[in-house]
Amino acid sequence: MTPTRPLQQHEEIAAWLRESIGTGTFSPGDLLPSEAELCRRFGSSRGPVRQAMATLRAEGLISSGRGRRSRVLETSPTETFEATISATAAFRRQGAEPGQRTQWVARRPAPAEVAEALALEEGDPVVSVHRLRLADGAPVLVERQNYPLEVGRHLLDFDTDASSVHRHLLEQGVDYDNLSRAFDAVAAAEDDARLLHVEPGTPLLRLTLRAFTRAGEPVEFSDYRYRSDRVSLGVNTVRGSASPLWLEITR
Amino acid sequence: MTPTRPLQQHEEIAAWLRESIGTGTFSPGDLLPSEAELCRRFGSSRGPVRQAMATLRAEGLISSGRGRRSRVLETSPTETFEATISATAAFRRQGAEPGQRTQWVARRPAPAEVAEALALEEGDPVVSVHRLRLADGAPVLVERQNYPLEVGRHLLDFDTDASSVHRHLLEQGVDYDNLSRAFDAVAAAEDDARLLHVEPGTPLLRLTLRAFTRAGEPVEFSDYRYRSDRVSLGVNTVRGSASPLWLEITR
DNA sequence: TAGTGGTCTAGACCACAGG
DNA sequence: CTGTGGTCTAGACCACTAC
Repeated sequence: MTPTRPLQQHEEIAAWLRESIGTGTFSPGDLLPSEAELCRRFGSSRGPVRQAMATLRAEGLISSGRGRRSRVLETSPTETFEATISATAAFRRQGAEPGQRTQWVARRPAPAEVAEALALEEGDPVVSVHRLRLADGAPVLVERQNYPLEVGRHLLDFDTDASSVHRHLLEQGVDYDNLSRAFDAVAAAEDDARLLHVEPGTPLLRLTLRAFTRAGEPVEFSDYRYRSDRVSLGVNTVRGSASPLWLEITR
Repeated sequence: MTPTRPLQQHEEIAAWLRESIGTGTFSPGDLLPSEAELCRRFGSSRGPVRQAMATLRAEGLISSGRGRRSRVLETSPTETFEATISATAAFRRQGAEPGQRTQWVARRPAPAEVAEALALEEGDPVVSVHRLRLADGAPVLVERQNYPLEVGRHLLDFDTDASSVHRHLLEQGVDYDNLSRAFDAVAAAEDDARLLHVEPGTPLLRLTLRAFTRAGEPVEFSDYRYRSDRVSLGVNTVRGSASPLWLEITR
């Protein structure tokens, strides 16, 4: 897999804290060691220690503040950047066996909505993947992913039933840099209902994903529909660390 | 209102950058000034400049990386911590006039689910608020908020039709420190449908909010149901900055 | 190769929480 | 009051990008 680069000091400290929280050395409600003590323990200056704490704060794992020790919060463990893109990775982290049944993979002319999201002309070629995703054999979500040809061509001779699409694309050097996700609710259509084993009309949680390169070029536009009785999706926010959440009124 | 404390240097830099991005001095796709130049411009060392950049990265506004200048992303503007709790504040930021029609405010014995979420015994007293929220006069969401008595008592003689509940609670010194939000989809029940002017059974986006103090005590457990044709909710994520997103498989 | 952001050090002062 | 985390300085070296 990816050749593991030696961890930076702040990453090492963050990993140690995460690990200690995960294994219960520090439980929700507990106070963490002071920064000074972490400095001693890792033989570092305050910089890396503070960077590690900032990371955990942004992940929603701890809360800090002037004059008080940092405290471990009671939260669902958050995902890495990679795992938030890849259902495969997220399922694995949850201890569930990911599965998939590809409905189709196609190179096709972009429908209007897809073209707009990918900054293409309507009818320009895109690669689309339509899959049912399972966790431990149970249907969880329906994926509809769309890629510009330049990106999606890596998928045309790829076995989408065998392995993670996102991992494959990352390995091919596709530059996933930033994502925007929008949530809404839709009624299950006939085909989704059949795949997910629910009644047509059942409310599904929909997540619309847009992914971009560092240069701002679109690399993916996808639609995920979850059975919300099978999976929970959420966000943690801690006062003082920036929130990536947005709300927009549709007019 | 809140007496405005003079901004810290890194806050001032962040504010300037946000402002410059907002007004189009730097547009999506543009490169920001280098850190060195920002240091000169603000007469500061790299610390505050880097902290400001980290903030904007966490908000999903910019993307940075070794060897390259930071670039402005094309994203929806994210909310402050306060605005993410308060629909009133979020609507105002969107330029919409917030409105509300209180259905009822009550001190009542906690139902089982509420008791569990607030770490109380079933039947312990809680204060509940049930409101329809409007943006520019149009129904957008139905709120069901529940507070432990110690917190909710501030609401019993408060006009929930006139002003923001969250602002009032913050002014009363309630310690909102960290939040966990979960998304799912539900069918509109009779009463919600009537309030929101939709057909019963229409899929609604539900957001379940849990808020805690610094000490980890629950201060709020609420249920928000959105007409997802009237409002979009979402999250931005940038590679390299920690993600507060989580996914959990329900067994 | 020059310029950039990522990492780290070793100090300092301050605001605040808690005894 | 002591100890804590928040802020800031003034350096340094490195990895990477773009040229």
